[in-house]
Amino acid sequence: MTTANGDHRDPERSLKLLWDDRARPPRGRPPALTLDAIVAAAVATADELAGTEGVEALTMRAIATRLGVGTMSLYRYVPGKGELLDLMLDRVIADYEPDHGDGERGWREVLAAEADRQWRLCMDHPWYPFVDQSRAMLGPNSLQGLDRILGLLRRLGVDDRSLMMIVGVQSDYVMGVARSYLNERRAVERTGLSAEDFWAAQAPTLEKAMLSGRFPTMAALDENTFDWSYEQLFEFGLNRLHDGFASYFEERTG
Amino acid sequence: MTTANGDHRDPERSLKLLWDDRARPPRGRPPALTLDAIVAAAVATADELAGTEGVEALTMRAIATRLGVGTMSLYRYVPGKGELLDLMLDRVIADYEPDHGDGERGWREVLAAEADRQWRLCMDHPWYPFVDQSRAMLGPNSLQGLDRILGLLRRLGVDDRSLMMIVGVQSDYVMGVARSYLNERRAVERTGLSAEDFWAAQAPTLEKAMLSGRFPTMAALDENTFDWSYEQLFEFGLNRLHDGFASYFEERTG
DNA sequence: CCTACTTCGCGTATCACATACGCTAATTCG
DNA sequence: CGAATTAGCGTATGTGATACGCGAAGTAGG
Repeated sequence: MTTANGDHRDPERSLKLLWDDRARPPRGRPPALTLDAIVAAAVATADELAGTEGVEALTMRAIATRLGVGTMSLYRYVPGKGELLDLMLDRVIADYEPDHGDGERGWREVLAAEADRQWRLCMDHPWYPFVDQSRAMLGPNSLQGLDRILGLLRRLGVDDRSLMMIVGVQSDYVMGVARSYLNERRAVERTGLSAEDFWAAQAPTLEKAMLSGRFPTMAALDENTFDWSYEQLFEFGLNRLHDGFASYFEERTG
Repeated sequence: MTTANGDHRDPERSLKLLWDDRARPPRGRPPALTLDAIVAAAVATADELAGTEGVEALTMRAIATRLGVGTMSLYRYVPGKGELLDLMLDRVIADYEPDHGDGERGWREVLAAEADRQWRLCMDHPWYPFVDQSRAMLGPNSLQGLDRILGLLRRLGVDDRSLMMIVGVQSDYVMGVARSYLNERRAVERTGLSAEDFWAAQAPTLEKAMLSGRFPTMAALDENTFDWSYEQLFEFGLNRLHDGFASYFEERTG
């Protein structure tokens, strides 16, 4: 059925691969690969390709080639590309345990560490925030991380539901900015034009637009209105968000 | 070169299509279609398919079929799928002018109206937040919206750069939550399992995990920890963010 | 009205992918 | 060693995007 880009993932099968300890049967030809090796190769391949081409550049063939095996051999270990993506998600999280220190830190540091962890994850694995995570968050590694953060935040005395929403909100924020950034970076690679070059190339079109009088505010903006990096944007927004959490906590705990 | 999923978009050509008023040459066979009709058909098709299948279900063939023409006819009007996606982005924005009222509203209402606009856009066009917008924000319609918001916020007396970052942060936040939500909705459609069904199906695996002692906090969470909808999450996070903006404005303007 | 010219519609071909099927190879057990 | 079992993977199928080029449908001029 072709199933395309890894959509149509079967949660059941993914789960089984994620949690089950697979023992190899005593009979028959021994496997030349392991699931872990395949996942590792997939991650490595995606890391290389996604920065320039996007996730859709990750093909089963590319993974197989990297491993020196035939494409179809992969299907002995993984039901399909979608499940492989699920495995990649959980795998990659394991490498980024946040530095929550000795447990003495305040909520702000805990959340900042978590945000930083996710941000670095996205930067190092530029395909990560583009993969559907809707039902992939159940691997042992992701559960571990969630468990830790909630444990640390719970001391605040705020209800669990609020805490969970806070973690969710922050996560979606981080991924949102990361995606914008990565899209931008990718566009630079692809077109060979830096952001500056790009705007310069648009200059004629934009000049005309500005002179048209249809965009009075845009035409009057400060010189430095666009002088920021995505890292700065990320930090800025994260601080605002945390300030907002602070107000919320104050209200709730006095 | 196959170029796949609409990546590799050529900014030059997209721009030209976005801004240029195309006049039809006096000679030769008259076109049976218009660019606008194609974009409209593409949007309609995507709207139908993306809720269930995702953006990648939008194929040139599907668009052509809807229009009753051959697939290759589309390429007389559009250089490629990528450029068509750019056109779709700008097109769809035009329908969602935010209700900024009479210009008497405060910044909070202005930003909330903008967030609401983006949110509805994503809900109505479930492919929207999944399309790379890195360099597509230059259509006349998007420029218009940005111009308006900045115009309204500018009265705060905060520097333009901060305003731009605030708009950017909020936008990435909205898109981040929208994506999570849409991924979740899609997973429900695809698997036929509601979120509840899904977790129920995981119950055995999760039980075991919880009993393992590796996830002490998760095991002790309140019953209602997950009792929220994405709409609620969206509002919640937006309010926190705005509270954070408020602190920032206070600091800056006294 | 006919002809040369221009632009359009789109069939056909090519190439990339995911993946089903089934054959052959490699091992272990008896 | 032969039967049983499992792995590796070539080949075929179906779907996408899109290059190429031909024949059709109009127009300007005579």
